[in-house]
Amino acid sequence: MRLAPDSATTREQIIAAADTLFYQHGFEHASFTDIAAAVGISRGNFYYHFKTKDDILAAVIASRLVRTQALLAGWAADNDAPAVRIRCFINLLIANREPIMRYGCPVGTLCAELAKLGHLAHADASKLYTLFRDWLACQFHAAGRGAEADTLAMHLLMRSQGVAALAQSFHDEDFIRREVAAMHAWLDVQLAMS
Amino acid sequence: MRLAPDSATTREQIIAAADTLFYQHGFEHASFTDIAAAVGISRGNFYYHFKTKDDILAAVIASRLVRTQALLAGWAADNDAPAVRIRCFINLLIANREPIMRYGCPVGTLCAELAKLGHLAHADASKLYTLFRDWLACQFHAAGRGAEADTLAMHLLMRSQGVAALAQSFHDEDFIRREVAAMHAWLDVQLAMS
DNA sequence: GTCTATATAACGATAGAC
DNA sequence: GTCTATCGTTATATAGAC
Repeated sequence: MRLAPDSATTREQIIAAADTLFYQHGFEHASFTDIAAAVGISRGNFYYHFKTKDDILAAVIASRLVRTQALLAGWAADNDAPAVRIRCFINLLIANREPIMRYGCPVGTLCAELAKLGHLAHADASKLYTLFRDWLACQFHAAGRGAEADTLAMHLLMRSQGVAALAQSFHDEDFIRREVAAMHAWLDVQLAMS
Repeated sequence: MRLAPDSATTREQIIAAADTLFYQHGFEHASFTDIAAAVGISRGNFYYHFKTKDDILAAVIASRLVRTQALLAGWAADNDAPAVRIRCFINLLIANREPIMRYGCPVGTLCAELAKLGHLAHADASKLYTLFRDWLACQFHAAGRGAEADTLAMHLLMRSQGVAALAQSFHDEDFIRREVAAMHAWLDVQLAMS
């Protein structure tokens, strides 16, 4: 397989299109026809790259895991202070407010759907949660809250999920900004305890 | 249509079965075959009671709206103090922890799925959220927090959604109990402000 | 690697006998 | 009001030409 310098491979294009459609319309509702049409290839060609729908799902989750790790590593590389790094996570709700109000949290909605389907890939999708959880706990630990690091990480993750869920149904940007401000204020209190 | 005293009508049985299956497996994944099998009738008979799948969905949402209103009215009838009423809502996460850890919040997961499908019934499903929101705001108002009643109601609703989302993926009952305790502590602070 | 054509199964929905 | 039988569509998945 050759790598074109300025264009993604067909396989990469399929993963990118499937990622978007799984997010916007859900895993089960997004069909091969939709994905093939988005890429601009035929359904037949599709099966040359992925044998089953579960194979595409696995590739999409793997891709998201890599991108999430890069996102978290970037935040850590750009900011030395744990407090600032944690605020990067909180502000993600503001930066992604438009897609969140339309489609919810990419991690939360995928995990919820796969859990209901009883899909085996739910375990892998949950690792997306774990990446954020462990990264946040690591920052709380560095901020001097080692004893409650995981509890604080889960609390922050919980609030981000709750905000995304209600923002999707109520389509309320002011609500997002209000809760983000409350999360920053909560963080102020927690960091003052160390 | 006659009403049997000790048994539900076929229509009511269909709504009950569809309600359960929509919750456990999702609206799209739950098929007519599944619902008919759960009730113990043929698919053909099914269409005598509901012409389309959207009709069943509308009936399920209407049924949930009625039951939710009854639940909230019961909490208000059994407890005079707004603080105690609000704690009934918080404790719902404990009472329903088993299905929540398996299938998530019935309101949140349905709204999220219908929003992704671009389904018109999403507006009706969101009314389930609004019932809790308005009822909670009413209690905060009675507790002397009229100015921020809706903001406090949305905050509590947000936390319940976040807890349900993470509880579903991590299957962690201790996490639920910890966050419920934190919600009660938060309520203590809020009510002390009035 | 990409295409067209097709197999097979499940879905939502209908018609008509009883 | 319930059943069997069936239609039309869409879905995943395969076979084989180019």
